[in-house]
Amino acid sequence: MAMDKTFDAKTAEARIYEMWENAGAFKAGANASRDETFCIQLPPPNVTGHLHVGHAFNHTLMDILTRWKRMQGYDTLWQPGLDHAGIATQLMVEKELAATGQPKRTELGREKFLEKVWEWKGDKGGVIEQQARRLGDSMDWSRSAFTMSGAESAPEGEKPGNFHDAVLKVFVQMYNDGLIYRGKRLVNWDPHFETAISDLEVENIEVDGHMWHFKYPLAGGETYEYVEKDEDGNVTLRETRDYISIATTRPETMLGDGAVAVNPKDERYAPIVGKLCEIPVGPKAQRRLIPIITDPYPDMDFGSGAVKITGAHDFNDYEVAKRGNIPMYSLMDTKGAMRADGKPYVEEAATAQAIANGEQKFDEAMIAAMNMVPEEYRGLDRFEARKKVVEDITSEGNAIMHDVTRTEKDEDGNKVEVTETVPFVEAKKIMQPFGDRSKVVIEPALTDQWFVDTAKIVGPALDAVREGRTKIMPESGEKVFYHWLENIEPWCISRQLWWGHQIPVWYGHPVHEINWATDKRLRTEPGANVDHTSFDFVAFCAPTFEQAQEQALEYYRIKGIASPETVIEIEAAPTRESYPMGWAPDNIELWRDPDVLDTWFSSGLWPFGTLGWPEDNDAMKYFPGDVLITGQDILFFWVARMMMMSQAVLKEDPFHTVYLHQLVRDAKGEKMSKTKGNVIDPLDMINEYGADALRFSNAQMAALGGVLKISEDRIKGYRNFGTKLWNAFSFADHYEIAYPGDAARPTATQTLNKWIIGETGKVREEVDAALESYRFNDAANALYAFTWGKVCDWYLEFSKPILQGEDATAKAETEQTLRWVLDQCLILLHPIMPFITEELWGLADSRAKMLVHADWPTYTAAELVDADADREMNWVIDLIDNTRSARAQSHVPAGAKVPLVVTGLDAKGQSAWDNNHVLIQRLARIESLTAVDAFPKGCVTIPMEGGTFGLPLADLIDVPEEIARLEKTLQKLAKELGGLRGRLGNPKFVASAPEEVVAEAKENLALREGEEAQIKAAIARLKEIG
RNA sequence: GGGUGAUUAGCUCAGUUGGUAGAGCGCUUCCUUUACACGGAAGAUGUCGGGAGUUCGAGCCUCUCAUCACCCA
Repeated sequence: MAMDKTFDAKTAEARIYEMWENAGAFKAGANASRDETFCIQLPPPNVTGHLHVGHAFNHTLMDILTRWKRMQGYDTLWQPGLDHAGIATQLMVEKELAATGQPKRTELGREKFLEKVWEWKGDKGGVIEQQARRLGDSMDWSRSAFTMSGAESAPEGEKPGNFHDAVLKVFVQMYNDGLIYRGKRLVNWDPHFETAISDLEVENIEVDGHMWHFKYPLAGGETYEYVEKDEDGNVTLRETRDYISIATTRPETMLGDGAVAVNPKDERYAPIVGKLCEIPVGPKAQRRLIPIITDPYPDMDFGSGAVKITGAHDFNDYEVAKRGNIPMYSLMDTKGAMRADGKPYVEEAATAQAIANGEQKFDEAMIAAMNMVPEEYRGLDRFEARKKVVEDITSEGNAIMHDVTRTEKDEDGNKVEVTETVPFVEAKKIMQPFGDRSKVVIEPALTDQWFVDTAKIVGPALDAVREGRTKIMPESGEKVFYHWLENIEPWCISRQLWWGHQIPVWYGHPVHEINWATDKRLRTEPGANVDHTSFDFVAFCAPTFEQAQEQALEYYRIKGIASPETVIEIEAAPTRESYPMGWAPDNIELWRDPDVLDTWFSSGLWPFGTLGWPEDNDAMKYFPGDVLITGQDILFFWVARMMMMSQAVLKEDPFHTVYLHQLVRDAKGEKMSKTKGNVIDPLDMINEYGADALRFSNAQMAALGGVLKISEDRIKGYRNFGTKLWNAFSFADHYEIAYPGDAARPTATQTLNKWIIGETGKVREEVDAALESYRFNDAANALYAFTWGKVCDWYLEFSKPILQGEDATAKAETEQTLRWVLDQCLILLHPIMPFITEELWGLADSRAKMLVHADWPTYTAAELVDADADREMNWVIDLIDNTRSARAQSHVPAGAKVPLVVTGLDAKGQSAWDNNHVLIQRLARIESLTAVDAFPKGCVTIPMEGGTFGLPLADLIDVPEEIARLEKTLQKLAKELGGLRGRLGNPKFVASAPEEVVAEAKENLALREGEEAQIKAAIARLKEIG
């Protein structure tokens, strides 16, 4: 049966994939013939995700390695799975609810909403797993993991799994080890999602902003001499001021100022340090006075050199406020609007003033409860509040003014200059933090959150890289890794979301005093500001309520006298006032922390959570895994955290190699974005050119550390490569070469067969060496050059005369060799191009195994290369190349057969000719060879080692053109000769260069000199007739 | 401001301990010759960003400048 003209990727790929999957070809341990394991953990895509070019790229690399190792007989596992992706998924489901007119999340309530999310996951989640199959990914789908599997909210019938157990176990263990704590800290707050997010989820983007300059009047109308000096100490400005000038980009936060700070070295403000100044906003009667303090933070050269300190709304100010024990007033609610809760401003301001005056003690909780927003601003959005604050300050005359002159036309059309005094507002580029999901401006907010004390667990991860236990590729990644880990900040792991692992902590009222005799009901301290996020409650951390209950009974010291029934779980209250006060032994109420964990906390456990841990599980043999392949953008998000968590929990590194790649860009190197419209969908590429072409293109561009630019032209080129391979089989078909399959390597006697077998040995070594060092591009290029450049261009051409010839022995040997070589191409190409190779493999009469499980060869170049055959075939190729080149440049018609003459042919040359003249004559279109003493007139010269060949073209050649051709060659040669002679003439080179380099140069020189002589002689002859 | 990387053929990029530059695409010419026009044959194009240094020898190592990209403030 004749083969189709080309490989029909569209229908074949689906069929082949199904065949593999049905055969269980990708199952953990499939085809294993040795004990060593090889395991890759897929970076879990979001459950909401779709396959994009970045996935396609790194999946290709992972699949290449997995298929390669599987063929080598390793016990392989490529572990797939999905990430529940807290914010992204919650957002998507909320959008869906809105789009379909269903009740909102908050209307549904937590339980119902989570049902919806699971429902959505069941319907639409995991699309990407189907898409990954299109790429040919050989993951063990039967083991697909999900980071929320086993969660309390999971519905019946949801795939089994215990990731939730792993998460809770780790949380509890780390809590008990003191690695996780709760605290009030300034965190990045996302006003859209109303949750805290980690530093890494914040994108700082430069935007156009403004810098306002305001006067903070000194208390009691005090004045001072304000003096400015230039670099040489000359006075440039001297004036009496009754204010201090403050520059700010965020006027709305002035309401929460706790102090004004100046640099201790700043002489300009030395006279007023320690005095009080007035925040120039809010009701005139309750203007707050705040102290002027010193701190190293203010930069004397920036703005006025004085900085307002708003500890609850700026990260730098927060540090200053902590150092100076300055109160930090929170001004905004969870949506980023000015707070509307708390006491009337008059009362709050009075308390604040008492604090500023040092008359009133304060603590965190007290400050947190105070609302320093005057009534007129309460409830305003933060940006509206900014506008109003600026207007109010300006109208009161506390804005710094300056003169601006502009040109206008008067009534008569004459140009006149108009000078106006206007508020001094600088237009300025400012770095503004945005949520990477919500795209809204992030607000630093003082809230109670859970943190991982990263400083305590970072050590082993750093050591792993420092000591080489974990290798980061490319190496530059290591520097970045050190830099970040050495300066690591606490990791905020609580999120005010619903979709995620709920924090396994229950709170109860603390025992402040016990008086069993008089009061059965013990109360919390009167007036304490408490909420479920406060230290004023006592926390019980346990994986289940039952275990928390045990702890509670212990804590309240009533074990034995009260039964578990008296300790009950209630819902966490929305506000602190809603909690019942105190507790009684017969009614102890516990409520669970409503927050969930950062998604990355669970994905940090991916290397072992997927393998069934903490259950004792056979799959744990795949831990630690081998190599992690992922985008460099999640080095910190994920890679570093997996390393820290694996060490913290299991005291082992999760993998020995981290392969980082860059973002995949379009052909021009630009980021792909929907708005730019330059998004390449890998599925489109697969539909158009087949998965193999896309995969080959991916492998080919995977140079370590390289920029990844995906180009459709390239993919097309590799589709063509697939067709070329296809046609090599079609060639065998055409010559009716038997294809029994799985035949042993023939023992070759024919030079060309010996040669191609040797070349196969070389390429196998190249491919293995490349893959072992993750140089996928080298592996791909070596195979491309071998298959196309060696096998198709030369070997198949060389084989034609034998296949058509009469020598039955030679023919049989060549047929077997050809089949063997083509099979080797299939095996070696399979990890990169699995589909077309499996299809071609199936053309054989019989196969012991599918190609996906074929044995990877181990032969070496040393074993297979026959040096004589190698030399001879290369000589033949050279002669053909040179002859073709001479013909083309002499305009000999491509089809014409011409005679060839030779002079000075030595024994080696003679034998090479004799052995291969049929090939040479066929491929170079030579009629005959005649040995001559001297070339006839008008002969084109082809210099070769072991003899000078010539094409006697007589009148056909254009003498001046031929002379020009030869002189050009001579010029090139002269350049090379110059270099060689220069080097060899330099005594220092001969003395200091390695011997083999010198020997090589000498040999090269002799060769080139011979060529030069031949060409010079040829030019001389031509000149005779010219 | 700090860090990392890049700068090589018209384009996109390789180039592994320093030994005298390659691939794919594109381009030019020729060829529909019995595997393949998703093909074959031939060909052109580079002071390897600028400058300096180390070395017998530098695309590669060192310094410096320029431009660009990304990450972190």
